[in-house]
Amino acid sequence: MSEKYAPKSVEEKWQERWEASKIYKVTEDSSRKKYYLLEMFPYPSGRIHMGHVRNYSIGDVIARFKRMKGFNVLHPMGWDAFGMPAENAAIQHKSHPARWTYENIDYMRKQLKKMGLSYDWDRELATCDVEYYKWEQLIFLQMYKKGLAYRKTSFVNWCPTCETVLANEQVEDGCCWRCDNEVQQKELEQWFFRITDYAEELLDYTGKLPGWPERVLTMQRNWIGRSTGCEIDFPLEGHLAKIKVFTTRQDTLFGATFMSLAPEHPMALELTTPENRERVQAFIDKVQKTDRVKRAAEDFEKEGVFTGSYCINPVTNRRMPIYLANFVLTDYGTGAVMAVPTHDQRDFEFAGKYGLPLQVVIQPEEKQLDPETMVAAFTDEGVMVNSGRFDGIRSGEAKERIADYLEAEGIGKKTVNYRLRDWGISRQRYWGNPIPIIYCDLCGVVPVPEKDLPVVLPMDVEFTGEGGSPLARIPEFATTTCPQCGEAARRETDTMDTFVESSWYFLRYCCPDFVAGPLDKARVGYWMSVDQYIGGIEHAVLHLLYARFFTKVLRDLGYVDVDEPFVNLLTQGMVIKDGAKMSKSKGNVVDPDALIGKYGADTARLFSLFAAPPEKDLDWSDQGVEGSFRFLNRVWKLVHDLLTFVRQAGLVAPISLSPASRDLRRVVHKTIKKVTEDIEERFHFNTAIAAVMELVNAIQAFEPKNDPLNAPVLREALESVVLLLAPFVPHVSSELWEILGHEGGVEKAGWPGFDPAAVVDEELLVVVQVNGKLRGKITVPASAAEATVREAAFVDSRVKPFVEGKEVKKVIVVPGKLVNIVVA
RNA sequence: GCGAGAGUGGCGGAACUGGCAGACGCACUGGACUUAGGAUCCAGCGGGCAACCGUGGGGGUUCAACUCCCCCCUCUCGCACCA
Repeated sequence: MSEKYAPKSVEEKWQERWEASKIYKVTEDSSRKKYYLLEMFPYPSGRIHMGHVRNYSIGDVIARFKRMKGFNVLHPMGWDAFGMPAENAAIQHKSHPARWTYENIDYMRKQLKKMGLSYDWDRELATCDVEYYKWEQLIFLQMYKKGLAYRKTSFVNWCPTCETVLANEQVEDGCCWRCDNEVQQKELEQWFFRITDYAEELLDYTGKLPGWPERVLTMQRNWIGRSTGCEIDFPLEGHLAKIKVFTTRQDTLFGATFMSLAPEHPMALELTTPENRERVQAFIDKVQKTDRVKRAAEDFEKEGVFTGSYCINPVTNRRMPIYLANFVLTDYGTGAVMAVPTHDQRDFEFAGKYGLPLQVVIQPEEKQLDPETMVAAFTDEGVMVNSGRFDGIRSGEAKERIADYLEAEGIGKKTVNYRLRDWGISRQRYWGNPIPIIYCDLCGVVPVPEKDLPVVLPMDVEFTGEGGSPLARIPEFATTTCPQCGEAARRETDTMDTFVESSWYFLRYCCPDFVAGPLDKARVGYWMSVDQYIGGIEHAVLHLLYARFFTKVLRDLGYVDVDEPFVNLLTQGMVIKDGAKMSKSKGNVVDPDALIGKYGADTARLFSLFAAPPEKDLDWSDQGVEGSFRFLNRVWKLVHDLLTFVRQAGLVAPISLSPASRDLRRVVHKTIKKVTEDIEERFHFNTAIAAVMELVNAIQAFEPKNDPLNAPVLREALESVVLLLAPFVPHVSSELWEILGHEGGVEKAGWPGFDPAAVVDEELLVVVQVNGKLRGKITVPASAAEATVREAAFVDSRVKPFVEGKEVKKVIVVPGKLVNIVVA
């Protein structure tokens, strides 16, 4: 290899070697400690971006470090390959989603290989591969059997022009993002996963994941949104039926003066009296035309309409008019709210607008509430009034007492309510996993028998962009026969949400070639859980919640033994340039191909690791990249320049070292210690790299370099630099390691350990303060007694003037650190 | 409004259990080498002439505070009419 650092040839050489020898391939080995390191797999959008470079560089450091430490490291990669962009690209380029996807995968795989990432490529999987998604269909059927997959009617965003359901993200200002027509709320029958069955456990375990960032846990807790309260039945006037409400404020029950229902409440029209019918219908239509985003806005005006019916407050017997109100959500609680205008701000505003009565039932201590003069609802704790037998007790306690009372009287019961909704997985899309269900006019919903799996996604489809589910337009797919009765039947033509695939891919990585079922329990048992998961914060709720849910479902189906998929989670920050997240629309993207072409993968990796700690946003700087490149050049040159001096060097014999080489050796071992700790305990790669830079500076400053007596120490120093850098910049490290005369690669060398004896200082720099201000620095032998240090402090020439002639009140000596002299 | 996190040189960032604030890198300045330097090497680099002052602001604890406590300000992210 030439003297000049030529990243391209070095990187190609090592990448070929790694590929040919498959050194990152792993198999289960119960005699070794496993480590499962996973980065979120990418969507094959075309090419990798800097976010990927950063994410995968971070992961690769940990994988390589753990491998050098002797762990059996599972480090897989694959493709989250189903999804809408492929379909849109197909429409645009008159191509096929499969072709587009697989071409992207081929290109991106090459890019990742160029990065020198240490994956076991034999475990690669693509979720659009029938060998993957067929198992997902089986899991779906097993969930269906257990009632965890079910069908129900719900409101969704519907674009009438494109004839398809849109996700909330695809609705912009109430209009379809593609055709710009107004989006409606439409009631549709869709498939759901019963994630709410696991709400309690999902919430409970957020307290048992100490390796997760607090903010992710908080976001999941908010999302699950557990609240405790009561369900209370309000009898209807003149009906036998009752209206059930959910409330967390049963202490305000005596103040409930009217009832608010969601406009979509199933009893809304039934309760409307003939003379109100027109107005009520108009109101419902109006609300349904309003999209969810607008309706949820805080400044959205509270409006309602009287149905003409009344219900009865079960504890006061007050006659309560029943309204429909636009702020009552149909899918939270029971879709009905007992309105207590005195103690709920929304109800207060609503009552004001429609002239509804106010009844105070909680009095604050410091003032007296009067319905006539109230300007806002009182929502804090206070003392109960106008509440019969509960008068005089604190409202907090009354919550309990009233709940007990309601249960005893059979009026209501204590319940727990969740904000979390069941996961709607139906998509009217082609490029996804077909839901394995058949609809028969005679037998109804019939699951595809397991023996008939997989339901293969047909390839001959036309992409017109017309909208509607493409699968529904393929008669050979959509029409079939009922597996039960043999009569003509229809296939489900919706596909699954792509988040389903990413909910279990990490399990399949453990046994990607398993043919007898979705998961090989023994192999999954060996590898799971994922020891370290790394990805962007944008999946804090979605993917990370779904994956947790799926793991628990698969546990209950008997496939896995773990409760949680990911022990430790690292959410890396964004890549920022010129003050904004890198994006095409901002025009501030840095192309990884160009970067690697110019500087090599090692520089790209080094910079993205050095510029910021992983969890923080990374500010891209072209000059910073230059700096990283410069550093690698320095290391390269240093090793080559010193090669002749160290080639013949033997092992270090610590006893016979000169003071200078003993000092260098101390720096070497301190650096090993620091780098190890920074990687292992904190993932602070930036400070680890900084420490190696300091070591390189120390080696450069070391003299004399050509003294044969110093050669062993110098050699140890160089080898340490190379090995410590190996997880960060594997190509150049491998090359230099070979140049230093080692066969078998850095992987075999193992992670260097430090000699505890070598890191002990012989002399210590002790800071001398007078009244807490820095006045001098003294160097003392490490073995010096406290009294000696104290004396040395007093006689220091820079300290003396501040102490002389003054009364010394106190002297604090922190061994090895400082002396603080307190004078009057 | 609720919750989480963050405010340190010109910039990215260090400072682990309170003990030299600014490691390391970038940028910048001066010098060396050079036909040349946008390469490389050497030196300098928070502010102030100085005493001193400096980690968003104000208090406090301590011999000693970026670090601990109280109050406030700003920013980022998430949730938010959730009954």
